[in-house]
Amino acid sequence: MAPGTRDALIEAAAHLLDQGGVDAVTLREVGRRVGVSHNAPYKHFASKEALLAAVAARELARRSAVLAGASGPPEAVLREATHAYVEWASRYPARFRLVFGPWTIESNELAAAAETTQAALVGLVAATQRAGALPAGDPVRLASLIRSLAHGAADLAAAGHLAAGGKGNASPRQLVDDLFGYLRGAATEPGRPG
Amino acid sequence: MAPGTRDALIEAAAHLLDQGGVDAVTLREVGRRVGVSHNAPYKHFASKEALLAAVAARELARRSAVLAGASGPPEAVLREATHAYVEWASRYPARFRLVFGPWTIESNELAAAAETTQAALVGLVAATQRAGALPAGDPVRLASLIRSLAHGAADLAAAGHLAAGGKGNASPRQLVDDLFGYLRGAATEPGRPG
DNA sequence: CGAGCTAGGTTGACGCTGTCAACCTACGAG
DNA sequence: CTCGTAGGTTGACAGCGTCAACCTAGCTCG
Repeated sequence: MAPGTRDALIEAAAHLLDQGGVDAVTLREVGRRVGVSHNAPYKHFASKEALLAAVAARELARRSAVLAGASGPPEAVLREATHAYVEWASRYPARFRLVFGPWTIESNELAAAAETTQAALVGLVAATQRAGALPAGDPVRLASLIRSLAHGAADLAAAGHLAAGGKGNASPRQLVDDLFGYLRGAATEPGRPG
Repeated sequence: MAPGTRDALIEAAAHLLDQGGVDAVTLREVGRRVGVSHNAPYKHFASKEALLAAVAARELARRSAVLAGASGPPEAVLREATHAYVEWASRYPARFRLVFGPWTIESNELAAAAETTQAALVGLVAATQRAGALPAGDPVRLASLIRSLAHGAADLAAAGHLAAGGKGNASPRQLVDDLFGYLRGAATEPGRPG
């Protein structure tokens, strides 16, 4: 397919986002980068927020595709996916923050991508439970637990609140592995929480 | 102490933040609310971001004070503090997001408040470990694990990515309790991760 | 073939914003 | 008495998101 102005706008916005954070994304600058006038973006997006939502949806869809393309034993795939999640957040913190940002419009595209990702994760958790590598219980709840930990560790690291240096080393990757360790331990135990 | 313009500015900024998110916080509007000119804030803060940093620091300091004022068995205090964390995020999502926002300036005030909170949490975790209610290991790392889960669950919930309704119920509070359940199970076990 | 609709682009304008510069005034210290 | 300073003012500037009006190529349809 031809490049298309719309895709070029999204691409330019993503680039600006990576370079200078969400505040650096300006409709006028995006237009300049693409080589169109300061109002051309309005022919493709209803507002600045709609352009940002398109960027977020593209990002989420890509990550969802990566997750869907993985194969192998579910426990390994799950762990890999979680590691990939925190690495993605570390490499592109602005995109990560954008995806979970405070949206005031509702983007069907974005919501659909989010649901797809969530469903894939829940399926993976359920398969891992069947393989005996995770404790029993509601897979949605367990998936939420894992995702919350990965998300929180990634976000705190991005905010500089995770003191990753020195003796008390606690990188997001290590925290993810710690959680999986505790969960694997609980999987071979009779007792389980609430 | 007299109200003071500076405190009034911080208060007005916090109010705007709660009402309309960080984008609603405008130096000019803050000035209007306080009844001063649009440039008066610059006599107290070097920039808009500095005012926001002051709001964030005040918020963090308050939360840290609450944590420091608690008393009782360490396990209960720790659990209460974690619950309070997610409830705070739920009640004041904009303040929560602000505190962990993408700062481009460094605020000593903010950094100090963050360190105080972190230190208090680590101490609480260590005491709970000594009480046998948490598995052994580096308390900094374990504190980071707990905090990451609480933070991630709160942030995902604020972003609407936690599908809290229906059967697959997974509120931040429940996820926190789930994690403590798994950790308590691991505390009475020989095997530990990492 | 010609008429007209539409997608996609343009320029120009509006009000609002953060920030800078200059000026003013009360007041405590020397 | 003088004067520096803290805290306030007005005015200006460029950049922003957005709206309105206009233009043009290309397609559809009578």
